[in-house]
Amino acid sequence: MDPTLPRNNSVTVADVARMAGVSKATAARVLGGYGTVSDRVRDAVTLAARALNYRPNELARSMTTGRSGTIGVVVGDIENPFFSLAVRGITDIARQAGFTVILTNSGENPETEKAAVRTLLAKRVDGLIVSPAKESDVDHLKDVIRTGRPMVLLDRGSRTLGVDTVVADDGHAAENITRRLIAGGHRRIAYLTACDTPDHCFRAPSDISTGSVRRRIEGFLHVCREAGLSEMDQWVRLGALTQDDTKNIVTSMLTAPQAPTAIIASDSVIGLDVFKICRNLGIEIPRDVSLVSFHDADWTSVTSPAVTVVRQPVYQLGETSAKLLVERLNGENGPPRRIVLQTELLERASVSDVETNDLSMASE
Amino acid sequence: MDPTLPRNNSVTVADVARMAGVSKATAARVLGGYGTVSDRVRDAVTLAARALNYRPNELARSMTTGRSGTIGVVVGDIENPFFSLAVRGITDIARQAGFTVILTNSGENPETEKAAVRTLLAKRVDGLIVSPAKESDVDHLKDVIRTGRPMVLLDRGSRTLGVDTVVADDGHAAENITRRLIAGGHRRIAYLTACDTPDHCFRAPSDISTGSVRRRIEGFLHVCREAGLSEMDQWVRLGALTQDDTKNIVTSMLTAPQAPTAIIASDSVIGLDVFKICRNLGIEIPRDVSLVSFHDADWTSVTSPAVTVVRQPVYQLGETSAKLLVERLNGENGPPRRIVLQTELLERASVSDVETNDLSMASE
DNA sequence: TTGAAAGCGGTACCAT
DNA sequence: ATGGTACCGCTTTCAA
Repeated sequence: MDPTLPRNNSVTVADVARMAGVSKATAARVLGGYGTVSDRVRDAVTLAARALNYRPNELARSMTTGRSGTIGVVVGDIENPFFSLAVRGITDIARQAGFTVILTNSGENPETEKAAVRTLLAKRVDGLIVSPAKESDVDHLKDVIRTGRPMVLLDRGSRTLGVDTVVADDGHAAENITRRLIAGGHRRIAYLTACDTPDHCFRAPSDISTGSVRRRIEGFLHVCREAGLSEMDQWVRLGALTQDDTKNIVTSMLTAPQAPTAIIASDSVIGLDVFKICRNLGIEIPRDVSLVSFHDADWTSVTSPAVTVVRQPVYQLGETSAKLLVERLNGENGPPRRIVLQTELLERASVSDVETNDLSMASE
Repeated sequence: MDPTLPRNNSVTVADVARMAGVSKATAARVLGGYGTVSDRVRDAVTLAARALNYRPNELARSMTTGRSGTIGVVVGDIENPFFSLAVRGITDIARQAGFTVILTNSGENPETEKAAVRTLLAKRVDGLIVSPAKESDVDHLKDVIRTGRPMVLLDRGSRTLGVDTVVADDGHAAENITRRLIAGGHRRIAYLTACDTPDHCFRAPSDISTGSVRRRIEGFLHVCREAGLSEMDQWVRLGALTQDDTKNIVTSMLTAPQAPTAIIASDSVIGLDVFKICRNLGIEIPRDVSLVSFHDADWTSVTSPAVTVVRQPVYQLGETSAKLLVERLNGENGPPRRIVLQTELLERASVSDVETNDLSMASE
């Protein structure tokens, strides 16, 4: 930032007041739409304001009222259709309720997220909607609570924080998928996510700090255990952050002697990458490997084969979180609420039953 | 909005000053990072600030400095991958330069856009990036200029406005596509866009108020004329706003006696819809109809057939507009610049040459 | 109904 | 280097 900006020469209440021949207070009353004013004075002021092309300074207003009329939103990645759709839901509701949205991108990076929250707080947003990158790293969110500003957690919860939360039933969704795959004879099922640990290895769900993904992995492993499959932890693959990462992981899995017969992609971006990689590798879906992806991205129905997906009510996720926040902003004072939106398994053509001549699974 | 919000009880410079045993001015100096302070005092103030958990009030700061450190962005539809990618480019650059982004959605509606701009101006954003819904309707943008705040137009220009503009070479792109199609024997080529006129009929490019689309249509018609094709205006179809609209338009075109042999979709959302509709209608791409879409959306390479697209440097479009704006914010003072980013025709498999037994075209 | 004046939480100028 | 103080543009008592 550079110090040179033509000093603010905008017309103020005082200017309007002077022109209308009334006091600043009176002008402010009609301009701000509060208090009581006579019709004659109102007209005079309105006229003067129009003549001067008066524009209220929302900043100054916020200073005295303590409300800025803005909602701060922190998402992981706007480019991801999941978030852009959710953001659409948020902004629609926000606008309806008279709020403006300040959008920031954390890039799924806790440090960036921390900075974003600080900025938002400094700008005195009235409330926040956050999709925390890591549940383990939420001290900055406690700061938010300390300021007394309402906050809603989107897609990723936090047990300890005690704030309104809107999530999808990721656990159930993962369980459904896994049951479906196991029923189809699959035994080597990979779960692929962008989440990561320092050593890129999965040991326990508690390592996974992104709430929604942790719940899915828990569901996945739970059903596996239920079905008597052991050591499925090895099939949880982390760090599919970029297209290259995904390519490396998927290629090494698929070319290994014990290749998975099914892959679950944790979001539609990864799902698409897997799809492309398989095609480039000459691996046919679902003949050679089955694919299920989270998020019913619009393209998933037009590929060949069409992709079996978990349909998440993403727009509603955004809508609901904004609604909860607006309620708080309007004085709602009850205990923290946790809203779980239903998902649905959309079976299309990317999953097939495993061939019975798969000898390595003869025991089944 | 409701009047009840716990009056702002945050700790201020004065509080910190009191605790550190210095004057408000001195405390402000270290907290604001300006002026000169002795190390001892700096430490004392810093300590007090930490102890009190002081958070600067950016609103108050903005009031006096006249700069808010925010950039206002108005796009047509964040849900559209085109815009979400562009916004990503904007926010990346903005953050780097120390600015926060306020994002608003116009829904391609001039009234909403007008309101958004007014709000942004009232919030005293330092500058704006706008993707005007209609070039014909830009009075509210003149207001922006009048305030002296820099503005950059994204993807859609305006001849009359005289502000920095970043667009893709839509005209050339359309010309390339059209030439390619005509060379392939196509004579009935439909151009499908969400833009609309009151009576949903296309008469002249000047009817089209979305700059990027108008330039494309001009390019399309220009090459058609050049090739001796007349009356191609009839093939410009407007109003593909929702999936239903698109379905109606495409279905009626494709089932008419004189069906188009090629369709150009004005964005990837429409392109995807066309793809789906054809499939549902049992119309095979490219055997029965060729398809070219604007915007190299990530899914376009995985469909069968893969879709031939115009690759637009969307992220760079966002980046560049943000860069131009930041330059202005830093005092750059030259004449308005118009940056045109190159596009590229990515030929994949959704276009085929027209069969020579197409009798209606025997003259060719 | 209207006006005067005291803030809101900073910044910045002018002394000291 | 530090302190005193007048703003920024608006809201909001409190009196008149």
